Amino acid sequence: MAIDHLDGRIIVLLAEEPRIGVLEMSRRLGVARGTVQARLDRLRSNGVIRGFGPQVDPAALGYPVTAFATLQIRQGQGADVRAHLATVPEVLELLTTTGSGDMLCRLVARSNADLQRVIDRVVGFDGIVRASTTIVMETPVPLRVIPLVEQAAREGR
Amino acid sequence: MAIDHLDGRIIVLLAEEPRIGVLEMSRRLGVARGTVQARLDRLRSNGVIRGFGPQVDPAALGYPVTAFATLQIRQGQGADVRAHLATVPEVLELLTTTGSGDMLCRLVARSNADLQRVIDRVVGFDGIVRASTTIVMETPVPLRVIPLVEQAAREGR
DNA sequence: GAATCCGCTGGGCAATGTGCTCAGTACTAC
DNA sequence: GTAGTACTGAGCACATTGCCCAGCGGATTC
Repeated sequence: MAIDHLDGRIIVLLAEEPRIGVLEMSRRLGVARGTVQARLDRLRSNGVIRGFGPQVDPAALGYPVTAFATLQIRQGQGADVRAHLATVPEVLELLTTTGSGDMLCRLVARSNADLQRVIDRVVGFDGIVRASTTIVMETPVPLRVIPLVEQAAREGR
Repeated sequence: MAIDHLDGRIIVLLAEEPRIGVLEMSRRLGVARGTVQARLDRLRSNGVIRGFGPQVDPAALGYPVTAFATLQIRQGQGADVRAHLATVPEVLELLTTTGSGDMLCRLVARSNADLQRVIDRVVGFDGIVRASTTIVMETPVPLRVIPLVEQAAREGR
């Protein structure tokens, strides 16, 4: 759970050149191949590295519109709402937040017009009392973890 | 930009077993190795697959608290605020949304108490007028794209 | 102080996958 | 009918992987 400096460099290197391979990493980092392998295994079993899945860009898939919907849930209907939203492909993420029965929901759509269809499908469910939506215009900082990893590595020295 | 059924299966397979390799994929999909390779190249150059970076879990890194901050920005200070927030490691994502000068900001922290420090650092900047924060409690649907890919593949047939 | 554990090194091995090339074969478009 | 495109199946040299081992230093324990 504590991150080493070497661990940090491994993660950063892996983020910059995902197809790099253990051998090449060991060369660049100046350590033995087995060391890198062992560190990687540890990071994976620790859960720090969850996986290496492909990062898919919804925009390139034809879903250029992103929005966030704040949902107000009727008491006791939480589980049903979750199950409902899990079946909607355009729901990319669902979070429950502080506040009485609130959820935050990340959506994508093919266009602003299409967003209406998606929202209708999302809120067309009994347990949802109210929904308010904000559309994302720009993404100045796309989802990232590298700076956080570097900080954790620095502190974990 | 249009996704094929085969493309979809490639992405799904890659998401389920990221370390799988082209040869094994071609065997499972029942197509030639060159085909898979060509499809992958196309998906990458199309931008559909952005990369294969490691998926790091902030919680396992020691940052188990996630929060969203809605920031109200003073007119014309947008660029400065972005630059400021980009320097904060705990800022995992920054989005500009509809509404006058609003930004949405995804944060992590070591604890609820630590969140206060992070927020202070985030809002301790001239261009930010107001900030309201909601803490994430649960994640019923973690960030996902597979259902979307499958839908796109179905429609793109 | 001695014994022990642990992580790192550096090496060696067989097996496998990769990048690349090529010729042949559908299928579509013009 | 001809060109262009996509897929197949095969071959090749090369690099990488997964796995093993012996040795070595540092920290911990008794």
